[in-house]
Amino acid sequence: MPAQKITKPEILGKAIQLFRQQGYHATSIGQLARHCGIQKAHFYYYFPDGKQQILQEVLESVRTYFLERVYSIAYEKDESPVGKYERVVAKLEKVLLGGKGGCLMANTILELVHQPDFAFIKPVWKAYIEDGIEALAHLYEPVLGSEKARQQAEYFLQDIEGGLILSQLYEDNRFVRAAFERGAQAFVSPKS
Amino acid sequence: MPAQKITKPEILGKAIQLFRQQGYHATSIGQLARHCGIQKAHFYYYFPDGKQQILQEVLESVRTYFLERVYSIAYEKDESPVGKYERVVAKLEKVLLGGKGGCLMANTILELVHQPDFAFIKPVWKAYIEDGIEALAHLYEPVLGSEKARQQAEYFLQDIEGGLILSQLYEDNRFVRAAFERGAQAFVSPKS
DNA sequence: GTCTATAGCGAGATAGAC
DNA sequence: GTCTATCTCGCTATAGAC
Repeated sequence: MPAQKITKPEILGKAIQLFRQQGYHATSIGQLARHCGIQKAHFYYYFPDGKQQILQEVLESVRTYFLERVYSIAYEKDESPVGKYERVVAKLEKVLLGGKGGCLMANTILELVHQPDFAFIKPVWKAYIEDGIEALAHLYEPVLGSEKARQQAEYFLQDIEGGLILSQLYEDNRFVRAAFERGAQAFVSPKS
Repeated sequence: MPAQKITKPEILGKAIQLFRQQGYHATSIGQLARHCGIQKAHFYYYFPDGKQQILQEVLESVRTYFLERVYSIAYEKDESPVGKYERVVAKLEKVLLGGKGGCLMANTILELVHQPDFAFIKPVWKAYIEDGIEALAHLYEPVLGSEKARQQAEYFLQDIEGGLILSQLYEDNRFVRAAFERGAQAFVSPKS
């Protein structure tokens, strides 16, 4: 009933945009509030524990998004692994290369992973990576067997995250696309 | 003759440590000064243009270090490409996996590349990447030919940078080591 | 639920004595 | 070349009126 000006999911969406482009420390609560059209102080109504709580909820919502909207594709029935791979990759391309900022998870890992104040975020980062590895390994498993499939899945994510660094620096998506291509090759020419 | 308390190279060394672990925005000039044993205000004697100048000089010194101490190995005479590859990789392992913080260049790219105030840093980042690609391509060239060699070199750097993200998150160097291994494989089993 | 006002702190940066 | 003192600003966060 209460006619809220803006909902929490909407706030989280704006926060994702800003954190993804600018990083955590360079994004102030004031700037966040301006983009949401609310007062700075009103942020503490939605997030009583302050800025760190915003980050945590943002990252959790990103993890959930990938799980439900991207990696879930890998577990659908009645389609070949290769077909599902192509659809997962198409979705990844849209999400990671759309807009500026690449992968919020990777960005925040490199920015914050060695700062003790943010150790409580580690489980979220790890869960996000693990979700991706499991989904890709599930696709590779019929072709490579479970052990090789997991290795290939780890390598796939690593390749994409590295590609995002270069693609953002050079403003050229070919590095990430090359990783997608290498991921597809693993279906047709499994190594030894 | 003037007995300086600390030299500029020493300051840059301390700054590399802190920026590498904590990132740019999370590292304050006060903290930097404390680690150097000098007064905060005295930083403006060495770096009149402030914090951004510190970052610029730090990154330039890192680029020079890699060029002179790491990638120069690739151009030495009288050794096989594979032998030189192994020595380059050994050096990379020491530099990138020693201490905390991974690759300062990659960290700062993801933290700052979309912030207009830091656009002037882009040439330094690109030069650093280009140095690495050229050196590796030089090693792969005899085996792969110049076009494939450059592709493989780009992929090598991308793989390592991605591996650094995962290795730092999981505190497990195997992701980076796997990239080194894949880089070596390219000498023995060139793709098609 | 929404706003204003402001506390309290630490940041980057400057001036000037010695 | 080194240091102290200080300015100014923007940040996170809180209190409390409406």
